[in-house]
Amino acid sequence: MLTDTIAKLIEEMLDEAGGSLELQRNDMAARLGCVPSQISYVITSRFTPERGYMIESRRGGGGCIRIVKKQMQRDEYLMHFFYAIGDSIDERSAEAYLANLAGNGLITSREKNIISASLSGSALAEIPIEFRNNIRAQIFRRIILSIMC
Amino acid sequence: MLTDTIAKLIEEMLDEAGGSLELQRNDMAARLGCVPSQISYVITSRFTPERGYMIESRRGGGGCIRIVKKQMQRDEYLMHFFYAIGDSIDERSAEAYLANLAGNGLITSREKNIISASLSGSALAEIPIEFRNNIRAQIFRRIILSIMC
DNA sequence: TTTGACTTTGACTTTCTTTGACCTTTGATC
DNA sequence: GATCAAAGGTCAAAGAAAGTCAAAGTCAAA
Repeated sequence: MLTDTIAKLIEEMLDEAGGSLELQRNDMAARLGCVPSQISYVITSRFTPERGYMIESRRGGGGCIRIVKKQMQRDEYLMHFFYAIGDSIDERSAEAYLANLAGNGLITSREKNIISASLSGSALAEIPIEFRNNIRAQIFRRIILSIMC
Repeated sequence: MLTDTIAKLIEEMLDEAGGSLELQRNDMAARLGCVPSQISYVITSRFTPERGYMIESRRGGGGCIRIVKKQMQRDEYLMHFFYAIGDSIDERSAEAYLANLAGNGLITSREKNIISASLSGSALAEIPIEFRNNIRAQIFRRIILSIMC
């Protein structure tokens, strides 16, 4: 799939460049043989703040897209999650957050699996649908707190 | 029966692939001459977490279904817990089990804290009291399964 | 004979991807 | 400053999967 190819490429470039990177959309699209908006799509769908990336861009001649992989201090980072979770979160967002936490080494992949299990739709299946996201958020926030200590 | 045929096929493929497998639903349905939702049915009815499988999937272009089989020879001990938990458990018993798991080195103390947080009364406070122990059991069992990788 | 658990099917929904037409911003040049 | 070309941005339509759900079928047990 095109999207995956592009995403992988960008990640590699980011790693090589040490976490921060400027690319030209048209340029990249031409090299990969796709339409420029595909690059935009990949960036907005894969390099989101939720996954720990910051995006800036400049139009016009010599314009470019800047991608930065954020790293925060541990507790600051966890606090950020705590607030981001809020009092309701769906399973997909929770997974994205978890991937982020694991990617940044704040939890092990085993811990990720444990947390993922405890927030999964199937674990919470018996909770009426209209409360499920609230409970999930509640549990997730407790877990975040437990990691901070 | 169709379901059995499909299930058997998937198991074979899993074995060949060493326990982890990605398949395309439409593709498989076409090869077997059945409707795609039949594949879904087989997977949800036979490859459940209770039987030691984990399922993930992605829709859209290039989408697929990922099936992972957990080998549980290693830890019959965990199975014991799985059954002991049953479908209802109060916070104190859960804590006792956790202490036991940690004492036997099956989970780290950090993991114990995470799990404890997710099963705590305060995490589950919004769940009506009459369901709380059921949900707690449900979550706990999922977690146990997730550890058995 | 009825019931209930399990299967099979297909219509409809949701999610993700790909593409292209059109819009806005920016820097350079006159 | 006005104009223009060179970026990137936006959005909607079409396409490509997988998910959901309810109706209908099957079959064995009570």
